[in-house]
Amino acid sequence: MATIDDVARAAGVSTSTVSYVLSGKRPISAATRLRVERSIRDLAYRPHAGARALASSRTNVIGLMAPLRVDVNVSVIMQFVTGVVTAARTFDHDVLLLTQDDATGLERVADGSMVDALIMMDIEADDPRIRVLVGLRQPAVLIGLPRDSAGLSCVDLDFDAAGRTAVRHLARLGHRRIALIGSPRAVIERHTSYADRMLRGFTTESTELGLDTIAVSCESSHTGAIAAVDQVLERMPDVTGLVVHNEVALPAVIATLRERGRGVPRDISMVAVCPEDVAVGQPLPLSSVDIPAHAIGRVAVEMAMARVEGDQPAEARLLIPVLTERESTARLD
Amino acid sequence: MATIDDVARAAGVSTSTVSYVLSGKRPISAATRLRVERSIRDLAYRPHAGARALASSRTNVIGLMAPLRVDVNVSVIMQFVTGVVTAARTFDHDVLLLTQDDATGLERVADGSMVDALIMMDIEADDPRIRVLVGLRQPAVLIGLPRDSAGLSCVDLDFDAAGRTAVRHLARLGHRRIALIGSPRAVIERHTSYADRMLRGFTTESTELGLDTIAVSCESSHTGAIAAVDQVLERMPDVTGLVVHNEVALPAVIATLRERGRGVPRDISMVAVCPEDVAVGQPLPLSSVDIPAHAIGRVAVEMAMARVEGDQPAEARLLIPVLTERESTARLD
DNA sequence: ACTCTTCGTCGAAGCGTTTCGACATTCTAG
DNA sequence: CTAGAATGTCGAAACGCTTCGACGAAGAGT
Repeated sequence: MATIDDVARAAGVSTSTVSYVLSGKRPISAATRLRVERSIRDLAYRPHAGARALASSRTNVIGLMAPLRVDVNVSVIMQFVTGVVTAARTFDHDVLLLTQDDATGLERVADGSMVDALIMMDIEADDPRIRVLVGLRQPAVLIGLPRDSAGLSCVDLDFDAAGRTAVRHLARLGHRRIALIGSPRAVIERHTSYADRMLRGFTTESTELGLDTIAVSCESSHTGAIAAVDQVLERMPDVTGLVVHNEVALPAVIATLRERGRGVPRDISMVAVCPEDVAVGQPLPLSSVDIPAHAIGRVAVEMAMARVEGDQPAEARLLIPVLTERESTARLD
Repeated sequence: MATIDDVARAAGVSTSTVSYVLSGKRPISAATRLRVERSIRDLAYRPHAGARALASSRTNVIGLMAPLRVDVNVSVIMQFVTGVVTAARTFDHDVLLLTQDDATGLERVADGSMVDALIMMDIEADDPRIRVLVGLRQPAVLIGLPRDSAGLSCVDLDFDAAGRTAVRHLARLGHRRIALIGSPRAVIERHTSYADRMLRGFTTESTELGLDTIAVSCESSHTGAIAAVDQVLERMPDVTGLVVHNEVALPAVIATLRERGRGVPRDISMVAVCPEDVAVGQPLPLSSVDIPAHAIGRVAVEMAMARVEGDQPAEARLLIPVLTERESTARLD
C-alpha cells in the first residue's frame, strides 16, 4: 500500500502539502493540487484510517447501538439503521454496529477511541446505559426520549402527539369507544420510551375528549395478535375504533377482526402507527400515523455530527406526527 | 485518557512490558504482571484502537456488507447480522456495517485498513463485487455461493439440497403435483444465489421423481402473496403440495389458501423454507426446512478469523438442511 | 521604497502502540 | 564448573498521518 510519503515523493512535494491537499485546511496552489491529486490517483493512495485517527483524534466512525432482538419490529429497526448508515456516509463516516446486550460495548468503543460519536436506539425511561454515556468523551444521540434527558441529544417521533392524533382522528369520525393494541408486554414493562409515550398520549387525549378506552399489549406474532384482538372484543364488545401500534401484528389483527365478524372499516375503524410502506402494503391500505424511521435516523446523525464539529449544546427534537387517511377508517353512523 | 506510558510509569516498568502483559506475546513474571494489571485497572486504561492498528496492522474490526433493503426477508437478515456480530465479539472483534449500495465501500474500508476481514451477504451468481474482493489484502467470506467460488471462502445453507429435501418429503407423502412459491421477481432476476439454488434443487428432484411442478415468484407483501397463490391455483388447479421460500409472504399464503377453500394440510400440504422461529410462530406450526441464519453468521466469522490468523486456504461450506415435520403436511389419500 | 499581510510550502514534532534486538539473570546439562 | 538455553525486561525504532511554526515570495497600503 502506498503511503502519503510515496504520494509526496511522486508529486515532488512534502508530505504536509499532500495532507493539506487532502484536508483543505490550508491554501494550496492549483498547480500543486493537480499534481498531488494525480499522484494520488496513480498510486491508488488511500489514507490509513488508524494513522489518521491517531494523529487527528478523529475516527470518522459512528457507533450505533441497535436492538437486534427479533421480538421488536424488525423492519422499523432496519429503517432506522439504514437511515443512520446512509446519513453517516454523507458526512463521510462509517458505522460500527453494537448490540444492545453487549454491556460494555459503549465504553469499549468510546474509550478505545474507535468512534467519534454514539447513537443509541430503543431507549427506556430510566435507561441504565445513559449513566455510561454521560461519562464518555464522545457525544451521544438517543433515538427515543428518556425520563430525564438533561444534557443529552434526543430525537424521535413525538409518540405522545401520535397517540393524541390517532385518537382525535377517530373521535372526529364519531367513534367513542376506542382500543389501543400496543407493543409486546416485555417492551412495555421495561418502559421503552416510545411505548410509554404512545400510551400516555392515547390516554390523556381520550380522557380530555371523554372517550371510553382500553389498552392491551400484543406479542409480535400471529397468535399474539389473535389474543390481543380477542381480549379487546371481550373487554369492550362494542368497540368501534382501534389504534394499532405494532407492525408485526398488523396483518393478523385485521384477519382476526374479519374472522370475528368485524369488518374494517365497516364495523371498526383502525388507525395504524407504523412506517408508511407497512401501512400501504397491507391488503387494505391503512389510515396511519407515519413513523419516519429513515428520517429519524438521518436527524440523529446530523445532531451527532453537529456536536462533534462545533460544541453545539444538546437538544431534544421531536418530529411532529402526520396522519394520512386511507381506507381503514370511516365515519361512524 | 491514560496512555500505555502512564500505566508503565505507575507500575514502574517499561512500556514494552505493559504491551507484553496485554498481548501475552512474551513471558512476564507473575509479580510484574500483577503490578501492571493493577495499574491498568487503577487508571482505567484502554488502548487506543488507532495506535494499535497503526503499529500492528490489525484493527480487530470485521466489515459486514448487508442488504439493508426492505424488500428482502428482513428478519432473516437480522438473524444473519446478529449471528455475525455476536460471533465477532467472541473473537474480540467489532463489526463495521456497510450497505449494499455503497459501491466503493469495500475498497474504502479495506484499502483504508479499517477492517481485518470482510463478510458479504446476499451474493448473486455473478456478483460484480467479487471482482473487487479478490483484489483486496483482507480475506473475505461470502454468505452465499457465486457461480465461480474459486479462491473464495463461502458459507451458506445448501439450498439445492433444501429444495430437494422439501420435494422429497412431499413426494413421500404421496403428493405428485407440487408448486414452489419463491422469492420476489427482482431477487430471482438478479440471480441471487439462494433463490437460484433453491429453484434448481426443487426442479431437478421433481424431475427425477417424475413429479408435476410449477414455480412462481412472489413479492414480499400481502398482495404479492395473494397474487402468487392465485397464480398457482390457476396454472395447477389440482396442486396438493406447496413449497414456500418467502418468510414475509408466509402468513398471507396460508390465509389466501384458506380463503380459496383449500385447507392446510387437509387439501394442500405445505413445506416452508425459513428460520425455525418463523415456522413455529405461524397460526399453524409449519413443517419446514430450517434456515439457520444465526449459525451461518457465526460460521462466516469463524472462517474469516481462521483466514486472518493462519493462512488457511479458502473453502466453501454448505450446511446440510434439516426438515422438521410439523402440522402443515399430511399424507395424500 | 518599505513595511505589513497573505499565500503557498516545508520540516519536524508528535499521536499511542507494537515489536525487534539486546542484555542481564537464572536454570540445565554435561 | 561452565557453555548454552531459557526467562524476564528494556530501549528504540517503526507504523502513517496531522498540525504547528517558520519562512520565502508576492501583493497591498502608505
